[in-house]
Amino acid sequence: MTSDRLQDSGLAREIEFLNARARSIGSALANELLQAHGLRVRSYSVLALACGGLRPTQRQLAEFLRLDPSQIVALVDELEAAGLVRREPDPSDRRSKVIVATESGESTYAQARIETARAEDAALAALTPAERTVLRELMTKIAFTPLGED
Amino acid sequence: MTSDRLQDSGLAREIEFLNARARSIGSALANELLQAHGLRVRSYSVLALACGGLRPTQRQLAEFLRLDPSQIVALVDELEAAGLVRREPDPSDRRSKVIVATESGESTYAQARIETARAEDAALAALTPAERTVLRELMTKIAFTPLGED
DNA sequence: TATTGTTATACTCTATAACTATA
DNA sequence: TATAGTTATAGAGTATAACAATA
Repeated sequence: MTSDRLQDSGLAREIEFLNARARSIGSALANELLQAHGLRVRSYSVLALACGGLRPTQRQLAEFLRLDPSQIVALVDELEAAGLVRREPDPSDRRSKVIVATESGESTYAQARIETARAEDAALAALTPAERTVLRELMTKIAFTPLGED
Repeated sequence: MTSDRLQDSGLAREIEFLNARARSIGSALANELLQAHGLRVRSYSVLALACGGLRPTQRQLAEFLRLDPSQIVALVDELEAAGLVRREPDPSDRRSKVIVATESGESTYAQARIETARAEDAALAALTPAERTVLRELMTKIAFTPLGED
């Protein structure tokens, strides 16, 4: 790579930069592999949480995915139009709607999951299995770090 | 957090998701702190590479930051209009332009660097110094993993 | 009063293609 | 023929505010 020498910059030691670059690589690949199933990274994430009986409300999806509630509306609309999820009334709060995967949604998710596993494997090719485990643990900690007002 | 139970989902174990969430937290904070200097994460990154005598071409910036060359044009335009960088002719190739920070740019970068260090410290609050070192090493590996055609 | 989902709007970021000047 | 920078355009992602129904 002709830009290799830029790794001598201070920027190359900033986590924020490394994270942005890793995510650019990872999401480009994941989006490419997911498009065979009519999904992108964000819609896949919503679908994944709608599967397995978790029954999240839209508000919980927004918080967990760090997306604005209005974005969840659009993503659920899209998945619902494709017949992959349903909005169900929340018995405990009539304001809320619970998002549930249809049979087709569960099946699509199962297939798409294979693609994201492939993408992850490619993105982490430079790491040993032990290193991958460590990375996952550290990333989990920072992904769920409360930031003062969070 | 009312969505905590969604950590039981398979999604919560996917690196791509953890990365997206960590980056959302990190870049929101970094953008907030950088705005006092008239910068955002992307313009800061270009400025950082223009500092310290690295003399990157626009093409090298594009490759290193994984941005399209046309995006570099806009970012350099913006930094140039603010008097923070200059385009200089590349003696070895008249097609290329070398991006160099002005004195004002070096000074702005030095101040902005303090903010990104604060943002990083907040984002990594849950990790020990040793864990931060490990994370940086692992992230460096995956951020510079060649992906087949890359 | 506060919260859930919704609509609307604007802005930032990303992706592509085509053009020019140089190599 | 290929590459560096540029322009243009469209689409995806992000951020904010306001509203109706419900708590």
